[in-house]
Amino acid sequence: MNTDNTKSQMRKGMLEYCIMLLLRHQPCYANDIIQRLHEAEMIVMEGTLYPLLSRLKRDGLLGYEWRESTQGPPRKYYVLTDDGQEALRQLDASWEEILRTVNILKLEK
Amino acid sequence: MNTDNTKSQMRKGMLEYCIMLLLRHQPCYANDIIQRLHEAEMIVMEGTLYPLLSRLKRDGLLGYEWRESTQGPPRKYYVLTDDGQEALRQLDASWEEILRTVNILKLEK
DNA sequence: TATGAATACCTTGTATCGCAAGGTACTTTA
DNA sequence: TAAAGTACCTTGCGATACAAGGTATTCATA
Repeated sequence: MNTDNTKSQMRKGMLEYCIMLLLRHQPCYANDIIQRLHEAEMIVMEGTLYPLLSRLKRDGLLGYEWRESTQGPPRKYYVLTDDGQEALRQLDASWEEILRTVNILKLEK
Repeated sequence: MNTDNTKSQMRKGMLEYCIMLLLRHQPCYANDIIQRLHEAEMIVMEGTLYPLLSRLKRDGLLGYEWRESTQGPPRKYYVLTDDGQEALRQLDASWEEILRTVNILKLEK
């Protein structure tokens, strides 16, 4: 069995939730997100993150602003929009539902 | 935003885990699984379940045996193999990891 | 006996997503 | 001025959930 693949599949969709949780309180640019997720024990690849951010932007859940860096090129800082806040609430509900399901199944028999 | 799609995405991979949890203690056939998952507040489509069961069988994580039904055609009862038990332990670990990540992110700031 | 409904299994086609690999552009440093 | 570092993005691939549609067996009933 390919455990890595299963873990990868398990995280599908979860990533979106985790990133929006991250952006709840402060704007971040890509490397911030990668690092903070890493600290939370979740590995994200650039090739995963950038398309995801673009999609959330396109869907109106995220906005961004350019900020100069003290070192290197400018950075895109993403923020949650109002629609994003609302979507996050729905994701919270979905997460609770999954949590409930797994707990029910784990406790059975 | 398409909430249904997000929920669907969130469940990718989770389904595999949930089904193996279900089969831990007793053999089930497809409709059993659909019904028991429904009771645990998770909806699964036939078109999702059958290919998934076939794949887990092909990977050696599940086995099955035919059993007569008192009513209707015979049923394929799936069971966890030893490899399946081992894989389930790894999935438990992956699940704990995701749980930890989400909790960390939810508690931040 | 024949036929229709119910049950159970499976396949195909589509959309979406994570990921590896590769690419572009700007900034700093040697 | 060239090389290294930083930041952003795209392409191609494999995997998966789902809707829709299909096959086969059993049972009830006309």
